[in-house]
Amino acid sequence: MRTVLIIDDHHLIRTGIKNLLNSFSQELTFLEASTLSQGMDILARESKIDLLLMDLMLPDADDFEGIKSIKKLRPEIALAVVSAHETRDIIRNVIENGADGFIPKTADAEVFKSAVALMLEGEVYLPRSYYQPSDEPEIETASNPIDNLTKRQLDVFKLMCIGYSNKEIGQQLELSESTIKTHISAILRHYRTNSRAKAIVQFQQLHLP
Amino acid sequence: MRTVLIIDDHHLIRTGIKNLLNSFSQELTFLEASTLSQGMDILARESKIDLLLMDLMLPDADDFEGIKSIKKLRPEIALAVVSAHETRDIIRNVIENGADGFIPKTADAEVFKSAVALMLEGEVYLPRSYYQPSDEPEIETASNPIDNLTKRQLDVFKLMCIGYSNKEIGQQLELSESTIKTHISAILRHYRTNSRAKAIVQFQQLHLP
DNA sequence: GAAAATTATGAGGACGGTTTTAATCATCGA
DNA sequence: TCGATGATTAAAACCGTCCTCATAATTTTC
Repeated sequence: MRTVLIIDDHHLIRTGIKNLLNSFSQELTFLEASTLSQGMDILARESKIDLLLMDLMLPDADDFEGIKSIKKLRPEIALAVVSAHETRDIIRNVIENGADGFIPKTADAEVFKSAVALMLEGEVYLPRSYYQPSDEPEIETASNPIDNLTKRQLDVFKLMCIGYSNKEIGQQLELSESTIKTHISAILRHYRTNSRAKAIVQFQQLHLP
Repeated sequence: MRTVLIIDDHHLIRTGIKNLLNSFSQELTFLEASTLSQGMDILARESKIDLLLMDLMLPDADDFEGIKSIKKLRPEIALAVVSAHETRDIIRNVIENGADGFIPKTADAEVFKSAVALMLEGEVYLPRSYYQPSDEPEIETASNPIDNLTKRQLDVFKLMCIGYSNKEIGQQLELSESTIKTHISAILRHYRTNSRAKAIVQFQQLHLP
């Protein structure tokens, strides 16, 4: 008997996953949480958990930080993110933060079952779209999301991405507006754009840590 | 025997809904579509459909326009939107565009079942949150999302929200940059802010039509 | 110790946002 | 049908913010 913990704030998703997996194996029991903190409580309390399926964008979570803190608490549990957002950057971040798999919510039943079966065996599952980038074969190599940004640039970037002006960012970080401009220029150059609006839109769905 | 058509691009949601409703009544059969156009095909073909449950933000749909066109084709079918976004403004828009109900994806099983039962009887269901605005009793009245924007303002707003500059919006819509500025000013005034970055961030998660 | 990161400034141009004014068009109620 | 009302388009003037670039001092990191 294996135990699966599902962390998702949507009741429908939780029951959807349960029913789907029940139809594939009677050997599963389920625990459910609708927030990260509920999930952490369960993880601290329940010793026997074999697989954790979690959403990104939980109401109380810092997404990638959530993955990190779970893996810190219980590194032995296989952790898969089940998410509606399946860009390569998000998937890469999910994995780099310690997850063992990524299942798109759009995955059909058979794929979903196989992926879960794999992960229960300690394997890793990533969707085809991660290995086969849609159109061009790797033009990027530099225009990545969070990585390659320095610590300070990330600080600035996060505040920019929640709509702060340069002045506001400067006040928040106790730096001069000039310094913020320097950082913003570096960030935009890094992402190969020259408008903060485009940068925000490009990376807003990542819900940065 | 009643027939329910489910339009949602997430397999998990579709099976979640089916299993949930099956546990409440054996008298239901289901049809499924993952896009609006698939759904429209089924609606044109199948005469006996009693209830339609649809997501907002379908890959090929203009959200509220989708509701309208369905109701135009088959006004007699009860239509409920099942969505993760449950602000009062969205719910109001859903209803004003012809839907008969709105079920939050976060609704728990009992609520979901009762809501569907109600709607199968020709009634209307709206979540409590629509009647009981969370905190303050109507401070707003003006800072709404999509509504109250004129058609043209919406055109401009959408392009702004995907990162376009004023110049680019003007080229896209074949209008002068001056005109775009006029519209942008009106939009920002409407949302009580004075920076496009803040407007983008505030409303990016709505996935506008 | 060299290389990279962080902080900062100033100049200059591009862009964004407000306000005012105004012409045209559609719609709706009286 | 007329007149009011609001939507749409546009321009100009004005100022603030954004963004780049060059430069440079200081600190961190390896």
